[in-house]
Amino acid sequence: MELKFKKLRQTDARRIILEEIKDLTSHPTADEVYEIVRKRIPKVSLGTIYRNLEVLSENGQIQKMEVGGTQKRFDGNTSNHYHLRCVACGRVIDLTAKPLKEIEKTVSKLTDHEILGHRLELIGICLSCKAHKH
Amino acid sequence: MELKFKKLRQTDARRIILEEIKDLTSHPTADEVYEIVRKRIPKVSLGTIYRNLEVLSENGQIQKMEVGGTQKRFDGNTSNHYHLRCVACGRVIDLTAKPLKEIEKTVSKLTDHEILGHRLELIGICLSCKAHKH
DNA sequence: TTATATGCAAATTGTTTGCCTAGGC
DNA sequence: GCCTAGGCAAACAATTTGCATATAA
Repeated sequence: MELKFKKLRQTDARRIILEEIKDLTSHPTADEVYEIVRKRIPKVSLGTIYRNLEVLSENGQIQKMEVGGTQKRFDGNTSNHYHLRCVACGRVIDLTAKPLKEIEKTVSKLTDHEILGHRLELIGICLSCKAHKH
Repeated sequence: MELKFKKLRQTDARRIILEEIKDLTSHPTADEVYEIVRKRIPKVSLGTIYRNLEVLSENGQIQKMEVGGTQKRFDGNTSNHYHLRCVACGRVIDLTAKPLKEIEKTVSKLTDHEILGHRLELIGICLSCKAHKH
């Protein structure tokens, strides 16, 4: 949507926030990122976390997830993929399936709205919760 | 998920909140519902709106939408359907397409997670924004 | 050297809760 | 009459912002 990318300064906080999110397969909330980054920069502030999450996602280096719940989540995996939300443990797990472009074409043809993308979230019970029989 | 439905008392506030949401094709936030209901019950409180939106969606009479953004949205249409989120005007528009059950079956087969449902949101530019050339 | 980034705290925003009274059944 | 529901205000939680200082370029 946004074609102009701001030239960002390379700061410790910014670099470490990005590194940590890229390392994670979970989809951390801002305060989870805060706790993790705090181990490396003890006096980092929560405001810095929020500002950088915003800026990094504007620049396409991470993805801001459009999910329900009270907190926003961030995803270091910027490639297109789908999510499974587990109703038992609440985790959000990446699904490697390729996005289905045909969905967009079909809807576009049927409705005449201009379709730019889509978001698919599966709801269910993840493997490990199935195993532990909650 | 929840099999037990509470027996709800029929009160003015509850009845009017439900009526108004059912009448709307938009997907109002709690404070939009508040403003609308206030026209008919001037001294209704925001707390009552929130409590009823919660209770009504638990009872399946409305749907709490799991969307991004800072505010929750509610939908009077409880049948399964998809949404188009317009990037130009921000509105969320119902799409009448039937949910694609095959997606769930396929993912379930491929990953072994237990799939209970899915949520599909299309992102694009709605007809009227296309027409008005923002 | 200068504009961007940070720390810190206060402000905002959206939502929930406690408590006491009103009213449906 | 009992127990759920409502009004109101205070509490909470997540996020944003203002401002003075620090720092990357």
